[in-house]
Amino acid sequence: MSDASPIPLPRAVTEERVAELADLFRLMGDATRLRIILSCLGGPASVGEIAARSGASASLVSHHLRLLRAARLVRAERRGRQIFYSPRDEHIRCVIEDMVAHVGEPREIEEVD
Amino acid sequence: MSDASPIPLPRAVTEERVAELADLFRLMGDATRLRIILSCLGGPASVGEIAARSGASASLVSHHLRLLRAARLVRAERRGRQIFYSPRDEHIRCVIEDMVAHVGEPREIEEVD
DNA sequence: TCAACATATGAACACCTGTTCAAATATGGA
DNA sequence: TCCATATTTGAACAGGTGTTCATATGTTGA
Repeated sequence: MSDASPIPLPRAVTEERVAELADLFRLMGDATRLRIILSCLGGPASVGEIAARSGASASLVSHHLRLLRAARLVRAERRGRQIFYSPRDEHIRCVIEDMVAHVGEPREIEEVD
Repeated sequence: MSDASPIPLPRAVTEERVAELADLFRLMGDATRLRIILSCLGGPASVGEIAARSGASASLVSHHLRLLRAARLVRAERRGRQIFYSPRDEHIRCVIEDMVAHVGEPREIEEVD
């Protein structure tokens, strides 16, 4: 509306990366998918194991793993007739740890209104 | 591989916290909301400033800010007739930085299939 | 080859959510 | 008071999405 500032966003995050970042956050923003990620965060886990740990059906887990793999959040590795999934890199763990730290922050009193 | 790496995180994430974490990630998983967060990441910004920086209407920004405030991702502070929003704590910045680092990871070759 | 297991796929459904528009509320100054 | 600015709110629509079920694909061992 009023004054338009020339430099919109923090320089590290370009506008084209915003969509990419949002996609990744959105994928982690579903409880089932987050459980799936957590289920293989400690090391490679098969679809069956992930399904058992997360409490979701193998079919649903497979659907979600496809999205997670396409977004490069997890990697797949075949061993025999099972396929083991694991986090793509260590940053996913950091992201989760930071968010855990956030929810652990002491709750302040609302100031406005 | 099956290297026995210790399990650092999953134990800390209880089932009841999964839903809470997913809610936060889901809020950051929308491009408009992520731009809003980025717009006030550098310090308190009014709704009008955020709208100008993010390119969204004041109405839409207000709608999203309500969600972000309810989820304790941002805080609100009134100054005169404007209301300034800023990130609730520093962890949000860390989460974003980690995710930026993730997308910056070199892309490996797909192994399976 | 066959059977048994493991995972993937497609369609269909119900549900949710982001956006717009119009109107309302609130604050500060003349 | 009245007016202009700033932010909020509600309703309504369009589009997206998670889930289930049934089926298909692929792998191992006999």
